[in-house]
Amino acid sequence: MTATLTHTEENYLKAIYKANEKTKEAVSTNMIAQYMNTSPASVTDMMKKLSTKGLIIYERYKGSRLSSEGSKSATSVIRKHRLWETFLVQKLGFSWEKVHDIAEELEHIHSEELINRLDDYLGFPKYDPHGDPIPSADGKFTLREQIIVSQLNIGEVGVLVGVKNHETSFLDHLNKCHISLGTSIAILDKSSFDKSLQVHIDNDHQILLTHEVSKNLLVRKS
Amino acid sequence: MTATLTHTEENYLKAIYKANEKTKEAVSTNMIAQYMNTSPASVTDMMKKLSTKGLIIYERYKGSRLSSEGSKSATSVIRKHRLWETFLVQKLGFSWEKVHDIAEELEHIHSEELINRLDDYLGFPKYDPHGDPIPSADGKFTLREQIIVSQLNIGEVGVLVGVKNHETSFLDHLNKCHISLGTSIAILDKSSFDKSLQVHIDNDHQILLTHEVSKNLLVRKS
DNA sequence: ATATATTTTTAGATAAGTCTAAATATTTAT
DNA sequence: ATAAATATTTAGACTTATCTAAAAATATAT
Repeated sequence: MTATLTHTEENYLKAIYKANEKTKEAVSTNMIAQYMNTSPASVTDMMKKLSTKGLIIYERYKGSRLSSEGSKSATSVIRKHRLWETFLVQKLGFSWEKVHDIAEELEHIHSEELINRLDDYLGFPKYDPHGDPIPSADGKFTLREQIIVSQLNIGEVGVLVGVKNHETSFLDHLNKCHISLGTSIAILDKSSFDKSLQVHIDNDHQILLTHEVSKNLLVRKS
Repeated sequence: MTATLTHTEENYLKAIYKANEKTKEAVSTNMIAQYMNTSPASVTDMMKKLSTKGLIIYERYKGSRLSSEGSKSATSVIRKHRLWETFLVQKLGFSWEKVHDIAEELEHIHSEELINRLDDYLGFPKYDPHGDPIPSADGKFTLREQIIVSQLNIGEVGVLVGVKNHETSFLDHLNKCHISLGTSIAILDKSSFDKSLQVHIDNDHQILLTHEVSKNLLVRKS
């Protein structure tokens, strides 16, 4: 058991894992196709294969969900991705908007000893450079109290603990606004018209956050 | 140009590079098949492909050699392999006999920025944990005076600077003999019958090195 | 120099992952 | 409840990298 999977198989499992995080239900073929940026027909082919291997539970026209073994594999890939991202930022000095694509490759290096030694080397971090929780060697996530910044009321203050979008363009935008993990965000005003937020950043400067931006910002109330 | 190559293409280029290091001539299809542990027929197919891409010069029945672009790619893969091995040993505490297979995977991660930052992080090492020279970012190797230990005369002393075999079983054997990079080896006697060497290790203990072992030990005369 | 052995290439198949177009199932709307 | 819209699967084809078996070229030995 725990046979070696191809990069593609691992990517499909990861996609199902992430899609299921949102919907909490069996994931549709179309949704997986979107995540994988491929055609629904290709997804169907792969679902049959992963199903035969016992990694997912798949029913024609009903969607797919991870088996416990598939879930273990997906979690392992996510662990590798997040530990490598942490390494790239903390040790090699990359900035957070440049590490995603490199980690997409590194997450498929198979050695468990490697990733466990890396974990140790980094001091067993609980969160990666985007604030996502890093599963431990036994697959456990460390969760925390967090809300989307727009859920704060006027007058309340939050500290940025994570971002829901990892695209370079989004993170570059945050860099321009001097927003990074640990930044404090105080709500000055909320527009009910366009859902934008007028905020005070680090008690230093005022800016407007569009809904497109704010919906991707996770904060801890402070 | 400098299009992204598949793992397999990179491995073929590396095989041709290494085979050519020995023969200095065009490399035969059979020899590449041995290096790649595959069939000559598969090699022929790949030679046509690499030739079309301008990475090798291939003539039917005459063998293959790297073009300057192919040589650049091969050197880049070797650089990655050796830097990752250095990282695994120096930073993650792996011992030298366990790093080869992991580095075989890591060498195919494509980011040049990654490998250059890693190089910097490691302090621009000139040699890897097996004593092989690490090409710099511009492809230059740092060579050094070295001979095979059996070329020393009785009474002479050498310091181990490299090994020509990276197999776990060979390196494990050296570990048992307490031989590692930097170990001093003094020649006490040489058998002309089986080419074995009686040696003194680190002025500490005497052992017999079979030809099978000694032909893989590179030393600097001291 | 000619037969034999060796090396290399060609021919035809297979498996993984992908595609488009067509067929089928399910959902939604009236 | 039936038609229309949407989602999913099937069918058939393509690419990459591999294989075995057979054919062709080259090298070797007497």
